Amino acid sequence: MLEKSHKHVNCANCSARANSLFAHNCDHEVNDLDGYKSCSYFKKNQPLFVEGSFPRGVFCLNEGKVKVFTRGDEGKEQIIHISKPGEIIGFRAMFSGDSYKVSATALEECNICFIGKEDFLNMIETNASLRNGIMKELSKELADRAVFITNMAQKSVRERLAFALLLLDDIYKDEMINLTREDMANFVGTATETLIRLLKDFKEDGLIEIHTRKLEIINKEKLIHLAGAH
Amino acid sequence: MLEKSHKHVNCANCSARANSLFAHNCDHEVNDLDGYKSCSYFKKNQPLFVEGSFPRGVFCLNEGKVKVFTRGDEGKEQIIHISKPGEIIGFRAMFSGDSYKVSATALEECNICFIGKEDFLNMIETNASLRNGIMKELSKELADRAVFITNMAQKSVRERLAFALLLLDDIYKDEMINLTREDMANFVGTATETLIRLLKDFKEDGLIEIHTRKLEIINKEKLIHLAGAH
DNA sequence: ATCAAAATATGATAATTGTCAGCTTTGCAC
DNA sequence: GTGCAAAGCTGACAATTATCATATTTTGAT
Repeated sequence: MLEKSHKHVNCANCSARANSLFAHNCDHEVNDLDGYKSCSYFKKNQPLFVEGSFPRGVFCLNEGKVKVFTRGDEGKEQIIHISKPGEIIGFRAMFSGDSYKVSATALEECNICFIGKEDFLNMIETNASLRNGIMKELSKELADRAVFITNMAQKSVRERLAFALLLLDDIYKDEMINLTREDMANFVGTATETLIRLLKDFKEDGLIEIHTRKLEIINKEKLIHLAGAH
Repeated sequence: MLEKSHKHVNCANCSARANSLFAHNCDHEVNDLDGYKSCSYFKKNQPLFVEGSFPRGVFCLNEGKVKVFTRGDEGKEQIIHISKPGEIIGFRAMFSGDSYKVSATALEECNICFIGKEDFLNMIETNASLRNGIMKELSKELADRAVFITNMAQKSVRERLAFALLLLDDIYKDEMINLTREDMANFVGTATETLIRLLKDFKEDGLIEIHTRKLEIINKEKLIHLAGAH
């Protein structure tokens, strides 16, 4: 159980910062950052921001997981990305000058820091290495999304599920994958019923173990093979 | 028929520059740009760059159309984007420090300028407004790709084709849409046969007119309706 | 501990779409 | 203009996946 108070997490000792874009800032920059930001606790299913609203700053995930998604014409969610600690969420909208084109919601209890738009843009303007890190990140995500599109267009649901499980394994690291079947279906891009049936198949084939909601990956090699060419 | 010589197109009088990221550069910047770049003629199907190779600079499309695509596990192309005059192609790979994750190929005869990596990165570093334009563009494309992913995951092929035709109508403006059926299928994310059948349906429903390879949009309103919720 | 709501699971069925095979048309080189 | 390869088209069929209906299990609040 996370601390529910809005206790200030110190950037200097923040464990999530190590693998974040702020990893290589020098001491006084980290101190500045610490002054700019505020910390909050988000409960499960609490939105960080919603598609269509206007951004006031960026979110820095300290603990927990966040889903980033759009809604299709019928309102069905399509999960585009799942953020883990260290990630900055919502910085694309900082540059576009436009409203959010995606929504972000806490998948579990989270500690999240917030940096106001002014402060963030000021940092970007003055700190070239941070800026380059951001540009690199934007480029990397663009490439990831090209792969995502290709998978959606060319792979079967079965292959996409295998691929998604590998991604999730990486996101959940030592923990077990822990998502509702609906969220998982909205990540894979299929109907919840189809997802459930395929998970059963995967279990029968010895690829995964199902512990009610939590999934354990048993045979990663086979999953890799299944996710690729058939 | 385009000029096949490598005649230098002057940035100052470049008609494509008006709706490009270089639109708001001042005179001496445009002159500098002009010094940096070289111009080439690309014939139909000639690649600008190929997935996996390392970038040496960016391409600035002066005339013609270029497809940007990845290949799935079976080698099938997935077209991610179609560039029109004024667009800068391949600048994401400038920042990632990594190899190209997509390929780009001329869809028709093109005039394309090339700016070396050093010069381009130098411009970005020193020209804040150009840099902000680039960051805005990166963000916009990221948002576009989220929509693309959602369409792939949630829309039927029929809806996706309607959506694609509207996009293509915008890209081809006053000209007629002019793509091979295979390229169009690889853009929509379907089999060529399925695409051909659907085009026939659309024609019978009075949505489009087919002039062998060229497509004419007859009823845009209906297409918009078809592309959205059913 | 109990109950209701949400999440998960299963079955039956239909629609969409991909695949394969073969045929026709188009466009380009000679 | 002829011929040939590439592109476009059609038909038959199979497989995948969505949808709807309903049952079961889990979860969380009281």
